[in-house]
Amino acid sequence: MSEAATAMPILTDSEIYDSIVAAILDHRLAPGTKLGEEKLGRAFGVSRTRIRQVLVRLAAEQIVVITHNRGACIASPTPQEAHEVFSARLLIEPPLIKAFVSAADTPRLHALQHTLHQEEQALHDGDWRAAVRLSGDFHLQIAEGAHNATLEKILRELVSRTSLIIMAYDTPGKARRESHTCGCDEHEALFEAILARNAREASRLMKRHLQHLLDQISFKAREEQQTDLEFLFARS
Amino acid sequence: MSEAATAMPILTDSEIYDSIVAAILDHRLAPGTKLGEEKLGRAFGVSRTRIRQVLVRLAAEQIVVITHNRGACIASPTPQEAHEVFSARLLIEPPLIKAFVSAADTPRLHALQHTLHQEEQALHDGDWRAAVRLSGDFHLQIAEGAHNATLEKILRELVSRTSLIIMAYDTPGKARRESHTCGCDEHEALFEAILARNAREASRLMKRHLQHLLDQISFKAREEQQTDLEFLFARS
DNA sequence: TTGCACTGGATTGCATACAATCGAGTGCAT
DNA sequence: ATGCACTCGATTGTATGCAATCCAGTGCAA
Repeated sequence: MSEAATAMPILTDSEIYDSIVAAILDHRLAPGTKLGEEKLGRAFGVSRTRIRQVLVRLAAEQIVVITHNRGACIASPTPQEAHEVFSARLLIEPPLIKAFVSAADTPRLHALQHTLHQEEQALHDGDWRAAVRLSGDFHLQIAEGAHNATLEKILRELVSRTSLIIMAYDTPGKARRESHTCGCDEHEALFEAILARNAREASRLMKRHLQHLLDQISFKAREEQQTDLEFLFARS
Repeated sequence: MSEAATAMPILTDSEIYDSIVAAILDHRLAPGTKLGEEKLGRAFGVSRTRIRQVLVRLAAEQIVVITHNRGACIASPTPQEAHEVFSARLLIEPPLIKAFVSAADTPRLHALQHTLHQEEQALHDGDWRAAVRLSGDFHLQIAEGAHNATLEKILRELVSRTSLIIMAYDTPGKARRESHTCGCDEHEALFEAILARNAREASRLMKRHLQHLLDQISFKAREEQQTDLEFLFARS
């Protein structure tokens, strides 16, 4: 809360923006969280004016929702939105990985491999937050290597929103170890296909991977709450 | 300049945003145009504070560029960006029109047909601005009918940027009547395919249409200026 | 004429002040 | 006890003011 109020000389708007997005990618900032302007201002050591601009930008990217006279909250994607985000990713990422396969040079491949290893390591260490973040990085690095800044930016937004979706609808507790956090296997398979310069296979695997991610999300999380309410109604 | 300074009681941020975007879609606001805060504030009858928020949003959508201590200008897409925008549209719009073919109900088809007729009429009347705007509307209506708000928003941004690209790189003067403004024929063909519920054909035609749009853009516009400079250098 | 330092006006960056709005909590009436 | 009107603290919306920055135009020197 009073995270960085001291001894941080100057903080650019983008840095504030990045901090907030990073917190979301880390699953440290959950959907629905209130983002009070003054509170954030204190956290970053700047005034409301600048916070507000960052919030407006985040709202434009549908990462937060600003309600008139009621301020900003982290967006809570509806199941409908979740499906939209995934169908957008299904459209965009397979071609992106194809472009990556064609264009990626050796250092980029090494960087990707490094991320993959870090992800495995994080998972092995049980560092769940790092694993989630690195999993997103894996996808973003592929987008970076495709040399299309426009699509890359679009995917950035979609990945952030995916993070919110997972927070909102992940199957709670239970089989977390063998669920999406360990799409690591699939990331590994993707990397193999990339190394082999097999664009078609990489594209196919990407589709499957995203489909699996979507399948692992249970929209019952909210529905359960609804049924709970129904129970209450029935009893009263 | 002093457009609406009087007698406009209250103007919401979205309305200001919409006005500016509309001006771009109309080709009334060219790439590179300076957007002074106070000047805009006077035009809309509000203070810089609110203008600034709108500009931040437009910047997030890459429609304007904000340079530190130098304010906001309408973005001037580079040829690279232009290619990116078109490859993004080529990715997104064919599936979108397929979804439209599956999902569109009668009123929506009528609305689309109405837009098409208006476009033809505007072209016939020589109302060039209306024709350009309606041409964009045609694409956006298809996106609306595909029931994916996320992709629709993405396409909105891409269409705005396409408008800037055309302004920046359109083959000047000359064969304007038979160029993109009269992609009307192609829009008509698209509409036919939609009416026939022929999703595959519609998708194919959409790809061709976008490809034609891209082909009609001449990136020589800027290059000519450069060669002009080279001539000057050679002579001096 | 060309190059460079400087200055004044204009514009932006940012914080703050004030008005408007919300909603949790209180108290009263039923 | 329940419902309802009201008030007050907290938070947001918006305008304004001031400092920082830029840049066009001027003048001076080479």
